[in-house]
Amino acid sequence: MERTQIKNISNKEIDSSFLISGWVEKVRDHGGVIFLDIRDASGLMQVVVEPDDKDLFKKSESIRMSYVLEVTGILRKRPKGTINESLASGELELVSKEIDILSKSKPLPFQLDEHAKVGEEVRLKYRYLDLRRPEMQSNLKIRSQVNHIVRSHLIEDEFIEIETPMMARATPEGARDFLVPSRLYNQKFYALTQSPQLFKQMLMIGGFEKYFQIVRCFRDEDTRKDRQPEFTQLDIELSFISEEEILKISESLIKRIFFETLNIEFDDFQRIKYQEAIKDYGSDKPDLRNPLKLVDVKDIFENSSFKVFADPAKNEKARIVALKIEQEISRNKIDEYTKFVGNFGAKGLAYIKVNDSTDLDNGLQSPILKFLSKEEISSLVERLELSSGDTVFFGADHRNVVNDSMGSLREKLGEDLNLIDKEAFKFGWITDFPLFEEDIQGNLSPSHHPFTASQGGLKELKRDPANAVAKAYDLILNGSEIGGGSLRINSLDEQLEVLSILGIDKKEADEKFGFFLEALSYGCPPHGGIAFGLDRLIMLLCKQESIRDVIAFPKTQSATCLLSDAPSLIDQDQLDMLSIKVLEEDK
RNA sequence: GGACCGGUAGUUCAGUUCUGGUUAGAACGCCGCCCUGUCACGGCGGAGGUCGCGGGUUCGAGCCCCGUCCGGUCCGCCA
Repeated sequence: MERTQIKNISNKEIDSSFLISGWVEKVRDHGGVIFLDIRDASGLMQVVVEPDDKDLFKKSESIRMSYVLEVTGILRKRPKGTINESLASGELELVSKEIDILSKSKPLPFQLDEHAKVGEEVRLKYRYLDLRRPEMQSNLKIRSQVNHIVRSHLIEDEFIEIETPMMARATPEGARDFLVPSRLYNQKFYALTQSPQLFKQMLMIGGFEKYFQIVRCFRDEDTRKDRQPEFTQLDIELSFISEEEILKISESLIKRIFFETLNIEFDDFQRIKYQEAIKDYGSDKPDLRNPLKLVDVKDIFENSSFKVFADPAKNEKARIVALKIEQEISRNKIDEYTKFVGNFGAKGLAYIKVNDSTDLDNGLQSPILKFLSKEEISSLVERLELSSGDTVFFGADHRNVVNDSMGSLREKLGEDLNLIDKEAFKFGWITDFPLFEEDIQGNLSPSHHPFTASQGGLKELKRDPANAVAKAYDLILNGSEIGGGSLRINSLDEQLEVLSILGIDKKEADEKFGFFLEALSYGCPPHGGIAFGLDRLIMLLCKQESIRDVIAFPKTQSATCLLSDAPSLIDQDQLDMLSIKVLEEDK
């Protein structure tokens, strides 16, 4: 008899015979009758073992959880009063006639049922067991569905899926590379690609006008809950295209993914210029579900006698913001938040509690009140529209410190005070990024990557690189950056100029990516694209806290695989073949 | 590179500080017996612990101190 998947057993076929196979999820042995819950990839079915067949019954008494069985039996309706409403097959059961034990199982190291909490360490060590849990099955099914939607959507739109090398040459800039030693050329190494950036640009030069790829990327940087050393991008690039068109194409793809997986429809995504995002949220990837906004108050303190505010008020690279909470915050909590902003370089966290907004002389409470003038206080009350019960936090420092610390505090308060609708998906496009980022020392580095075109072109780039605006954009969702892209430089002169601003002269540029610079000089179409972090997107889609829950075999925070114990030591023979000598220990 | 939280039975945890003290507990799981309609079945009984590891303090350490490893969250980093 052929196997039938559990989901395909329907009411219509009562009294006929079926063969099902799967894992024993639960055994309920009542002495005189035994129930076995059998699960396959498609569903769950209750198998009944009745006592009339003595041999079968005896055999069944030895069956334990997680045994793999093949059961032949007659399908019947469950007796009245024994129907399980919470089960798809809850009105049915299979009365066993024959049971084959295909594989026994030791007791599992942890319970798979939804009621048992299990630590991630054990789950990762026995990932193959963890993957049997319905939640993991569902996450990876959705992931497969998303891949499928991406491919159909883009191929219907005449995109071409092209694979690019994973073993490439190391390039300067960007993240640390994972290196692959070359056996044939000792002393030489490949680098695993951090992204197919240059290859996809050369595909445009190669005449493919619409490219995409679902591609693994590698970056040797420390992990986070939404970052691990190998991750998957949906990479897209088009020629003869405008920023507007790329945003439209991306948006329709993302909307289709959410519609076909979760049946949710969205209005057009909100667009926010980078400078606006920083001004309102202190972040270029704000969680738009969070209603809190930063308010600039620098001008109020220009002539202040309070040094902590007065100094930044006079410094053009500094920023002073207020963050108003319409709630009272306890001293304990304020201390916690003070420590929290300290992580981002803030030297303290000034606050004012508004006990009675009608009495500015006695109704406010704060250690900084004695330093503030009446005019300053009433300006604050007016600008922040303070009312009784409010708490206001202040950040005053170099603008980077203020943006990082107060932006993060905004997110944390949103979480702590339950201001965020966990069910909602809030997308946004962040546009008009600066071409370069300036650190506190004033050094420039690419804010996207060094192949990004600027809005002002070569002239403006030469005149004022620090303020050049890029043709670059990010897609954000619920506080995560889930995609980012740009229009690319398609002229050799502009490309060389950007590299030189970054401190890479012509000689080094030729040495490190001369191949690409040469490609630019043989008729390069205007082009641009975007890359989405698929792991992150799917994590959010599946309402998971970590990308590890949407990756079948993820790495830990310290970049190891607990299942296979990678990375591992290598035999001397293998090292010799690669002409590699391993130093005894870290210096 | 740094900060913080955690590591006690197969699993999830309590016990750990203020206050070190005879035999380290619970629940689930596991094993045995009983049970003919359960579905997180039920009842009775039982087994199960290098308290992450190493060192120190002490008459005595799961508990205090130092170091270290592992897991997690974050800062730096991630063009």
